[in-house]
Amino acid sequence: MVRTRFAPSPTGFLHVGGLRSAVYPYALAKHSGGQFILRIEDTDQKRQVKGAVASLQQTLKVFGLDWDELHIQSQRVKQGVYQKTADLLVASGHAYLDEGAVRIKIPAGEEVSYHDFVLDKDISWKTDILTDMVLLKSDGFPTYHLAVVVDDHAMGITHVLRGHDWLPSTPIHLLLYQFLGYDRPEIGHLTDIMDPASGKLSKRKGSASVNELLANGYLPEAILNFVILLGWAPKDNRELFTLSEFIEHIDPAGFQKSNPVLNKAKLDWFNGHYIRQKSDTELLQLIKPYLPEVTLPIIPLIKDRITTLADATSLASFFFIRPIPSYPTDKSYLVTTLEALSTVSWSKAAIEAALSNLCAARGFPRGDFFMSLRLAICGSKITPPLTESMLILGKDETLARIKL
RNA sequence: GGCCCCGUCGUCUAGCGGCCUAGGACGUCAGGUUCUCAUCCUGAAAAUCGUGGGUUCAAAUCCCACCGGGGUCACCA
Repeated sequence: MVRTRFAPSPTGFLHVGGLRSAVYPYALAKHSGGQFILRIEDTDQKRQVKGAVASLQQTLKVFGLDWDELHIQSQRVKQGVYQKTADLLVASGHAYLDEGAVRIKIPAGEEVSYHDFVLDKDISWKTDILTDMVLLKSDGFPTYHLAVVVDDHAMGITHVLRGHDWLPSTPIHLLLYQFLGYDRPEIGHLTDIMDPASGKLSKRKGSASVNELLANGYLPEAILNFVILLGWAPKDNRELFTLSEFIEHIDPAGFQKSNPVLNKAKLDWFNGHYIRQKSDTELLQLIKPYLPEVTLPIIPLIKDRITTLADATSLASFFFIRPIPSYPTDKSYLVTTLEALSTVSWSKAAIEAALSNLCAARGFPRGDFFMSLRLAICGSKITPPLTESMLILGKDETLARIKL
């Protein structure tokens, strides 16, 4: 039975890298019908951020990453699990009390190694390069090193999937498994996501905040698909994955070994794609937070034209702004248009026929003609299709806008 | 600096010794559809596979060195 975990420290909000650190183990566990555990690593009392745990849980749920078990390390501290293990280590001579803290006693002249299932490689260290790290702090809380080993063992974790930044401290954990006589889980380290601008890790970058992306009108399925492909790839180069499709297709052989750069343009493409997958009624509800007045007939007009939900605001606001900002337009077209339209019954076919006939009769260049009409009615050079927009606005409002 | 990881089009990647004159996707450019913009369709440019040595009849694929990038060296995770 595969059991994996996502073990964030509640020091901030979920970022793109964190989301990926959650989806991969989630999919790995669910691929074989196993369990996914959420473990809150809140052992540093100084770095607690209020509301971070609730935010994290809420965000995971948005993406459908439901956990089978929830464990909070600070609560386990009260149960004395870490203290007990530290005592055991001291008693067996593998750790010692140092000014109120407990440090691991690193053996000299040994070598530790493991096989990384992401890198697909044996990695080893000489113990001489290691130092006697603190395992239990003087405040009674464990450091990460003690806590992971104790908890992964206690919770029956079979596959540890974590960030690359943990690789250098793996030998400490290896030693602990050995001292405690625990079975070792499979261990794999994920690549770090790089920022295209700074070249540095995307961690703690505002632009990589998942909540911010969500607020800016990115769909969960788009963000998820984007993140899935940022460090993992299938053999057949398939691009589109829903969470359940990813669960079905995930294969550790597809994990990447080199650090990917976060490519926002690809995220935009995914988002546009998933927006177009939505039904008009679904999209209506999704757009409402950004444009409360929006109505169902408007949706098909903007669906192909937005890359984020927020784009609906700039594209469709003209429907509701009265009067619209005046734009310099060619009045000569508008006067005759007003006449031609005033007698027309308000249907798509009739409007189009009237406008076409007008252009033909007067010899108006169609491009110029429609653009000046567009400017008068929508107040922008970039708009949804004109005729459909006129239908939605209604005859009175349309003629009023042309008259101005 | 020590230790560790990594290195294929601008970006994400396929590739596991011959099928590679290196494939796909995003982006870019060109054309088509069209009242704008987009969507959609078609096509193009784009990696001497970081560099230099080997091994082999044959290397992007194996080995070595170098260079480059990243991570980590806390009573933070």
